[in-house]
Amino acid sequence: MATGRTHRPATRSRGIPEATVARLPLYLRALTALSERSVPTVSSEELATAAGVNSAKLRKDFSYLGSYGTRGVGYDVEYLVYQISRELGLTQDWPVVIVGIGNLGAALANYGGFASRGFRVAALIDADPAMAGKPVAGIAVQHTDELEKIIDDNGVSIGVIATPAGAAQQVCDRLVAAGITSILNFAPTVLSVPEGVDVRKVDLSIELQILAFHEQRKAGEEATPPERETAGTGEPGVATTPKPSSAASHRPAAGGSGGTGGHSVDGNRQGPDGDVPAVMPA
Amino acid sequence: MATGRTHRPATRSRGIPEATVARLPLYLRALTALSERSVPTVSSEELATAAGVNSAKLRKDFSYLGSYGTRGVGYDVEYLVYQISRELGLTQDWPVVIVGIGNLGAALANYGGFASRGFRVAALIDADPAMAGKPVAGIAVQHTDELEKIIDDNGVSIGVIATPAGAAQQVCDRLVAAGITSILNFAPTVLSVPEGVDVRKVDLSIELQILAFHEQRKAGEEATPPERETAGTGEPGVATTPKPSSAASHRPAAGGSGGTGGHSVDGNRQGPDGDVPAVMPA
DNA sequence: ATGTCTTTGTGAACGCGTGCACAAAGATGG
DNA sequence: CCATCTTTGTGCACGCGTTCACAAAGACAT
Repeated sequence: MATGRTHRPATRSRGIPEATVARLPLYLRALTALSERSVPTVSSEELATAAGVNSAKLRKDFSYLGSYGTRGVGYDVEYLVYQISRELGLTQDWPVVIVGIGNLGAALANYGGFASRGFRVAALIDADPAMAGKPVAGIAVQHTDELEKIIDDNGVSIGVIATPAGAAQQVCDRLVAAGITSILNFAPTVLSVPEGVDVRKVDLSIELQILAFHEQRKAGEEATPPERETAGTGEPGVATTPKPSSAASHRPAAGGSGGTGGHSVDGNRQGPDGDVPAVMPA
Repeated sequence: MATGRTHRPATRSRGIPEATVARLPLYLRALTALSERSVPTVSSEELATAAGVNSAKLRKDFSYLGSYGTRGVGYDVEYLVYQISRELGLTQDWPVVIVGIGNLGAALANYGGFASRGFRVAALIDADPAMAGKPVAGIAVQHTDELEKIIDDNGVSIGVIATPAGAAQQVCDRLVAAGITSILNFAPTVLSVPEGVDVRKVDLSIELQILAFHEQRKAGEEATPPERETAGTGEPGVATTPKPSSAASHRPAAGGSGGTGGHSVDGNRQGPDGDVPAVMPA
């Protein structure tokens, strides 16, 4: 899940579906592990298990790349590693720049997973003049002023944004203007980019929120008869929470919002609407 | 994209589609921004733009939550903020533990986006005895030995794994055994967990690889007649890369394969396999 | 060579997610 | 009270992705 952007025909021209592309790195990792153990071949079943997917899906994915397997035997590990690497464009070296050398940026700079996959940190860039020259992960941080020059000199086409949300769009614009066509965004903002530029985003807080949603659901299900009738609009107990009567106050009583705070939070399940008060205008 | 795990009926029981759940945090963020600017209402169109999605999609998403809008007017910002927060389970406080306080773990601990969304870092855990007691982001790191006790004492149900790949599964098992039911995994490994435990993964290197794929495609398209006939198996220049002749060497002839090597390698496109050496064992 | 056994590659069905387009709801003005 | 205008909520169709299930391909033994 990335590129919150509109939508894109993506891989339309060449056959490979986006979903498959997203899994190739997974297969590659599993294959690399096998390769290191000198395992000559793997069946789709084994590899699928290692990659955490369904074997049928894996075979279909590979079928988009071509017929690289041998019936009755499986896939040649080394060969497949190469084919996937080539498909992903990992047989060449990709210089990347990381902009925003805070905690996260520094962590990324130190992350070993990049180098091992053909990605080379060409430069670290930060807006803070005090950071300039300071070495992080063995590389001297450079000032934002140099951004365009750095990108141009190194032929960088992939940029990583690890700045605060407020600076992200601005940095993004400069990166794009400088020739970057792929961006990995860690800032919690929606970036708008021109046609032809790919953006993938990684948002830690969003991931946690999604987990929280499921966590809440799990907790709720224990307390409620498992398969509750799928009531039309509302959910089991919530029923008709009165919507703000339009024109009225655009300001639900935030005061008591401490919310579920004190009390047991009824078993767990979000009270049928017992805790609406927290927000609903009284 | 997360939970590489098999697959899950997910939200089946209660109506909300997984894809919608994944977008709720996005809407919430946009709404929070509006709220801070004291904007009373928004139309689906405006909000959709702010969140970087299609307005029809947004309306449909909201329709799963109930009818919270007013025709002719739009949505009440504050009210919607509350409804989505409640739906995501953010009206309650979620204590989380971060295991593996290396560069990334420390960055996560310092990340402000958590606290602002109802997530509280309950503890930082690391296997290195030398780390124990050291304060990171204002919290003293505790040793792995305490893991079970920490989780139990604080009623933690969400765990973040930021350890090296090798330790991830082991840590995961302990977390699960201790009662954790949601895991956010930053380690580049497929975690296997029992039924009922949710895992979402964030893999930096995978994201970059996906970008590299598209980047390569873009570069290739410039050099090739845009809409190349979708030739069956291979792609434009690659044609029939000889597969390992089964029983034979499980080791594609890397040497001679330089094959197409010499010639132009069409512009930018990854040479048909001209640069095999990079990956293939010589 | 022939038969058996394993595993791939894929046709086809299904289900989810997306986007269109429009009717219904409600606000607003006269 | 009625007309008009805005914006929601959703039925419907379409396309992508997943899964099943099986025929074909090839290895291997006899």
